[in-house]
Amino acid sequence: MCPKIIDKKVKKQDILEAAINVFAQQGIPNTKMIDIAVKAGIGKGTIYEYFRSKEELIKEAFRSYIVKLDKAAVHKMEEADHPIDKLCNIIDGWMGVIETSYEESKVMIDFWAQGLRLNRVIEEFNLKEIYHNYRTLLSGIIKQGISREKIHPVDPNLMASVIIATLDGIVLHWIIGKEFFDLKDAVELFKKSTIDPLRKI
Amino acid sequence: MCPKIIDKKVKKQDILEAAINVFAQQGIPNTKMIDIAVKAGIGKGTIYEYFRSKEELIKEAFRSYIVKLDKAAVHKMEEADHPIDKLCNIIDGWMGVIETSYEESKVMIDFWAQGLRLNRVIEEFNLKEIYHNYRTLLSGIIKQGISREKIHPVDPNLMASVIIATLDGIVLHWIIGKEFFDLKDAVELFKKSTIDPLRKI
Amino acid sequence: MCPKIIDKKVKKQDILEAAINVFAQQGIPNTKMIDIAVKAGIGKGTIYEYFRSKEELIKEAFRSYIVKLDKAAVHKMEEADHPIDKLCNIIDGWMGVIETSYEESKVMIDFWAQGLRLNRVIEEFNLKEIYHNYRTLLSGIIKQGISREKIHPVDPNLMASVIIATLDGIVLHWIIGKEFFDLKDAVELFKKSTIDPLRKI
Amino acid sequence: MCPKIIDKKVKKQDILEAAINVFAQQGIPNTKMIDIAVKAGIGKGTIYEYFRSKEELIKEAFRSYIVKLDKAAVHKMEEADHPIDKLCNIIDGWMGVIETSYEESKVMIDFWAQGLRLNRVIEEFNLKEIYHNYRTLLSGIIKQGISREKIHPVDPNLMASVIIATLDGIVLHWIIGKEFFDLKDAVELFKKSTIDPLRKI
DNA sequence: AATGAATGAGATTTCATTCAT
DNA sequence: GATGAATGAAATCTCATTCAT
Repeated sequence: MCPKIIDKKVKKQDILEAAINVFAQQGIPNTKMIDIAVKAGIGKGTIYEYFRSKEELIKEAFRSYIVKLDKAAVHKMEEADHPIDKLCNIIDGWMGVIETSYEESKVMIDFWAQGLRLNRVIEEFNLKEIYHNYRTLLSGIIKQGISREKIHPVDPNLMASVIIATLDGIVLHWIIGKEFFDLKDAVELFKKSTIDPLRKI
Repeated sequence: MCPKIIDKKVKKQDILEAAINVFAQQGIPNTKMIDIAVKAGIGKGTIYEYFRSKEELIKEAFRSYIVKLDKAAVHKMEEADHPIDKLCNIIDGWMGVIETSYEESKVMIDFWAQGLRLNRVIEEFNLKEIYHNYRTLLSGIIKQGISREKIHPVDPNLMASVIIATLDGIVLHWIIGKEFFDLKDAVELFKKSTIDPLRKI
Repeated sequence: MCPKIIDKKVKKQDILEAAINVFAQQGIPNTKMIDIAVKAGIGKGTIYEYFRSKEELIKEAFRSYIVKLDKAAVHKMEEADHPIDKLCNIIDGWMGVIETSYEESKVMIDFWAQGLRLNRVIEEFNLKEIYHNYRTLLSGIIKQGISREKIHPVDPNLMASVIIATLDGIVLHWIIGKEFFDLKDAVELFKKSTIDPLRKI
Repeated sequence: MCPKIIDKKVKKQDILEAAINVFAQQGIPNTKMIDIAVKAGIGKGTIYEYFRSKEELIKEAFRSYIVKLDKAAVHKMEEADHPIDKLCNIIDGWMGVIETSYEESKVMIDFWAQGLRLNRVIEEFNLKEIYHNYRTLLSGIIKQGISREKIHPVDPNLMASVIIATLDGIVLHWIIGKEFFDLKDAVELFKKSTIDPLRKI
């Protein structure tokens, strides 16, 4: 139909993936536009045909990465019935993505650092919003589980916050030193200690 | 006796504190030497009387911050007897520092991002080492607790890792959005779900 | 075929010539990168597309200048048969370059001063080596002349050293004050007193 | 009588000698005021009690060095009767100073480079003038020798110029690489080829 | 008189961005 | 549409000089 448009989209995605890759490897502030161009196998100027600026590129890279995580999580979630299983599936979805792409996952820390300073100004790169959506997703499941008597009463918002925090904490420390503990073991320990006990029936 | 030496140390610490402050506010990569100088109320050249380079300053700021956290944690730890109480006291020590300095705590995320890229080369700014020391501290307490039958058998290293990860995760998300949950509540929830059940007697 | 490569080479040479020019006029240590850029009619950032650093530029300027002198000398030398004539031709070749570019020749003094401190570390800017090559060239001609009985026996190395030294001395003082003596007259006096008497047949 | 004044003079000379030393070792442009202070064993600020600025210090160091050379030369000159011997004595005087202080002699090259750019503006550091004085000294001796029929007729000014040029050339190349020839041998070769033949009776 | 901590003008260098080809 | 040469704003860092002690 419109091959040009498809081409453009593909190439844009290629650049984004190259960018995420280099961001993860070198850190966002250390990454020069030329590095991304080289990684993507294109000319330096070409990036600007697809992104207005480095900041724009960072924001889109972030979005692209989040979307990827989302897909994995949401996909898994659907398969479960009991809210606890839903939670576990979401967790497994997220962690699955992280586990299969250690190097790439490093970019999360840069996104956190970047996002912290951009919150106020920019909507497209809003850590708060994104994590609040996750929180809402989880607390919704928990809330429903409580009202359906499948989960022991807890503060759904707090529990959701702790789940997200713990997972990101585990990711952070696994990235800092993957040789010190096994990602899956840590997640299982967390699930056993914090998620499973919530189960009522 | 040697007023000059004391003066120099004090001024160096002043600069470090100004730096940490600005780093936390603006992010390390966005922070210019002149910003630190202005914050410290000195000329930009003066910084170089105390630190060889920006990188050196960052590393020392990191160290200085870690030492601060350490002091708070170790101080609290001593007061307890039962290993579970020791763990809780360490946790409370860390979280106490974080809670009383929200703005400053933001710098942690920059340190994580920075540290990730510097690990290989530099020893003074070694996230891996620092966290491994924490891990060893906690797992030592746990191990001892198990052998003294005060703690249920668990993998001490994994448990230590999860504790550290969870705390940092909570800190991370509290920094991203402190309005969404209460730091203390989250920590208490974590202690209740994960630490307390370890207690044997 | 490859117009870009040729362009780059030409532009690099342009920058080098601008640099030598400004170095000669102002002295190397007084020359700022911006001065060279202005002289070359480009932006200061552009220099760094062609040279990694100021030091690199200095070294290449030095080399470029030496090559120029070499060409002139070697060219002339070939034309002679008797070793004394060869020596005289080399001398005339060198002095010809110097004489036709008084202003530019000033750069030699800066190169001497620079080269003195860089010898130890760097090979590309090795005064010792360059002058030793000249010495070898001249002493070779003298040695051959002696063995072929065309030149009276002298220490070839010492004679070569004195020739080079005298020429550079004359250049030095002509640069310091060209109004005090005529370059050619001085060179002729030197040839008559020192070179000519070497001739056997 | 006035110990303070004497003290001041001595200390000033100490600083000058330290400066010449460091200038020779590192090159004038690479020498920081602090280097000189350290070498002289005094505080950085103290230099400014004796010299208005770095430039002033350079100029006085130059003068101090020249005076030293002068003394040695003039002293020797007096001892001779025949103008050729006078010339030789002056030459020996100069070269004697050079030979006994290889490291320090390097500073000459820096003085040449510096002097070249300062000629126009400043009188205290006037290479042209200084060397013209030398030229006048030598050409005066030669002129007198010619009129007294002790020296073959030559252009006194040109001969004086060539003598000075050759000596400085030999010094230059001996400094660049003292291992390649013997200073005295070179000077003797020069005297034999150029000075001695001037002798009439 | 002597000092060295403080300073900021000024130098080098980097790199996101532009734009002619 | 793609490119990379050119650019200059802006950053880091140096160091001669000042001045309070």
